[in-house]
Amino acid sequence: MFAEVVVDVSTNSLDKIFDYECPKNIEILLGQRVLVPFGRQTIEGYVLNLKETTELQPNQVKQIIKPLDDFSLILPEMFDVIRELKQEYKLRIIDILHLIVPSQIRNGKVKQQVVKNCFLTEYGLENLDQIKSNAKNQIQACAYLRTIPNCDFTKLATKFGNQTINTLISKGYIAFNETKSFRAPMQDISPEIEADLTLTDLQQKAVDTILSKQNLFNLLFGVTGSGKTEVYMQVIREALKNNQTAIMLVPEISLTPKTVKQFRSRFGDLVAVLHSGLSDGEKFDEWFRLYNGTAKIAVGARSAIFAPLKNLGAIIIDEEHDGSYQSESNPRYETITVAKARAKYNDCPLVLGSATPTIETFYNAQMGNYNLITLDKRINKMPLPKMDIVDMCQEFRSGNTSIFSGQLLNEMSKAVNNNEQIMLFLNRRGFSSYQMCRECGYVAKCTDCDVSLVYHKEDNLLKCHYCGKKFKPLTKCPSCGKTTIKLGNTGTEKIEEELQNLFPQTKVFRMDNDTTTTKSSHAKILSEFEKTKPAILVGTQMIAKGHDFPMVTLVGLLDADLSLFYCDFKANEKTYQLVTQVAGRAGRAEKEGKVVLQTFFPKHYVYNFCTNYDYLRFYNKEINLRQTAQFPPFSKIIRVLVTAEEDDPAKLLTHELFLKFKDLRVKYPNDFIFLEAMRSPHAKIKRKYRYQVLMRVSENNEKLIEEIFEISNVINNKATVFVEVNPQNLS
DNA sequence: AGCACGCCGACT
DNA sequence: GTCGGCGTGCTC
Repeated sequence: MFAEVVVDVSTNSLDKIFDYECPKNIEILLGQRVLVPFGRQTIEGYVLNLKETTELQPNQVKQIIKPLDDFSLILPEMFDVIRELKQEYKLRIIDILHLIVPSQIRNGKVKQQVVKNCFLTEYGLENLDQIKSNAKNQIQACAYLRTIPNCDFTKLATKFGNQTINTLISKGYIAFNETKSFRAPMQDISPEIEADLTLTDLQQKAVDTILSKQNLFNLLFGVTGSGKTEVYMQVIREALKNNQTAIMLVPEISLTPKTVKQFRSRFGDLVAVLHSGLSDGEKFDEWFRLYNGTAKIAVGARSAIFAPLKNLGAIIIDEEHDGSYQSESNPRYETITVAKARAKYNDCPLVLGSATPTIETFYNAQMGNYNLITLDKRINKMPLPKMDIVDMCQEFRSGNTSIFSGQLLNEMSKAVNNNEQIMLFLNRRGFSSYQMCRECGYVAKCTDCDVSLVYHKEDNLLKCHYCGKKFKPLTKCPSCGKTTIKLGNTGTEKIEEELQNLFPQTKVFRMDNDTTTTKSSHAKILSEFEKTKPAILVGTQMIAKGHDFPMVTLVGLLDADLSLFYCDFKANEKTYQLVTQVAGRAGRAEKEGKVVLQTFFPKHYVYNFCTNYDYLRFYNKEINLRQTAQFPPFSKIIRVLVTAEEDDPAKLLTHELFLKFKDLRVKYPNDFIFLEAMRSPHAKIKRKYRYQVLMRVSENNEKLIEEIFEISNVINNKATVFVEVNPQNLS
């Protein structure tokens, strides 16, 4: 018997399959982790296939040393997933396996526990009366074992004493056999189980459509508060009834104790939660509960799509448009690709839910690739909060240079006086406050990265948000020598300060990357805020998602535009999603909510559509633009990034690659929409110089993409090349 | 990735 | 004469 093995070394040159002979005496399983001799070293590998013969000469084949676990780590359906991810993102097989196999197993952090299962021997049974009458513990232990024939050693030892049991073993009364097992997963007190809610007609229809599987892929398009979650739960309920399992994905940021509790109070211990906050042991326990079938529902963020569940009956991706479903660091992949592969393998429905689907998803629905299910009624029949657009240019002209418009201030005082809660939102770039010279326009930049430094008042330092390097604030301009240094944009920190001055009686909370260094501080701020009235919460993106604060009646978007002029074709889409999401925070209870949206471009169509909650018209406008300009989903964007310690080698290699791509354009004249080489927008990050070639190519020419990857696979000891299809950002 | 082989410069 | 620099090539 021979095994096809991938070795656990993450390099391009080793991304291939090696044949090994299986040892004669031990059975090797498909998908098992094995120890193999490799060159002059011994390393780990994974069995991807088993076969009777090999094409290699006998003297070229080495033998597997031993299996490293006594079970397979790769479920059969994962081989489909591996194929799909390799095809779609050209990932190395070993990198994909690292997604599938929990790191706790790979690093040996969680070991299998040896359980000694004790029982009375025949000798013991016959000679029980031989035990000395003063050895009470020994007698009791034997009596105990007679009633319960098999018992774990540690349990016996705690009951009757370590010594007692060991003596009985050495005397031959008791024997044990060893089995490997995993630590018993933490069994918290089961939550109180709540009954399923009664569905509205619309919800019921949604559930029925999903379960009918007329199309495996479904887009559940529903406004905030339309009861999508209940639809998910009842689809999962149906899967459980058929003795199937389910995966429920939520965005990283909304994977809060509250979400978890919601699922556990419906499905109890059948729910396993997978997220980064768990300890190694806990993470492994949850993984294994899913693996062995004790738990049947995996709730988690992106990585939970790899949950080791067999016989899937439903895969649900909530808030499908959320950026966290696309991994930003290596290996880069999109959750949906994995989800589709698993749904196909199991013939189970995949549900994508959102109030603001990505343009691509909605396009797929329009094209009939996904089933479109619309929930356009809110369960509580409350109107969506009213959004007011404030023209900040107007404010500026009339002499208000503060970040708060007159209208927002007015609404804020009203809310405070009514003892209500307010959320103020400033997105990422607005959070930056940089130091610049009034005289010559010099802006302080990081020496390692080509980005502006951000001023932090708390520790009076300039910090780089890319590499974390810290600098002393400027006192005079290094460029012109003048002392006309001022602070640029207003950040959350400064807003907090101003609010405190404006509303000295009101408690102000701030939430951003600086105040939430630990997981608990995050939750702490939120729970404090929840309890306080009146109160104002200022924050970045992270307050926009997931959290429901019924007492929030006013939401302010201090500078809605900041994501609009991001040099990215998805800017409009992202702005629309963000505004809708933020608005959804207002007025979740009986009181009607209000949203004040401050912008310098009040006439921009994005604001026009989102203040009316008119996704369809926004989509129509946007998809037309995309089609005209040949952007995704009508094309694929490919980015070839070249980085190097020095500027010249990167520049040179980029140019070299660019020329080759130009030749390729001659070969495929109809498939190139765009091709350009340039310095990366962030020309230097972490001491590395960055150049890139950007391409837009027609959507369905696999061969061309193949060739682009081929060309980019150069070995150069001065510079490294990295290719990405449909990158998330171009910085 | 490792690790060895291999071919050139400055040292006990 | 050798010790050691890192370029190149291979790993079932």
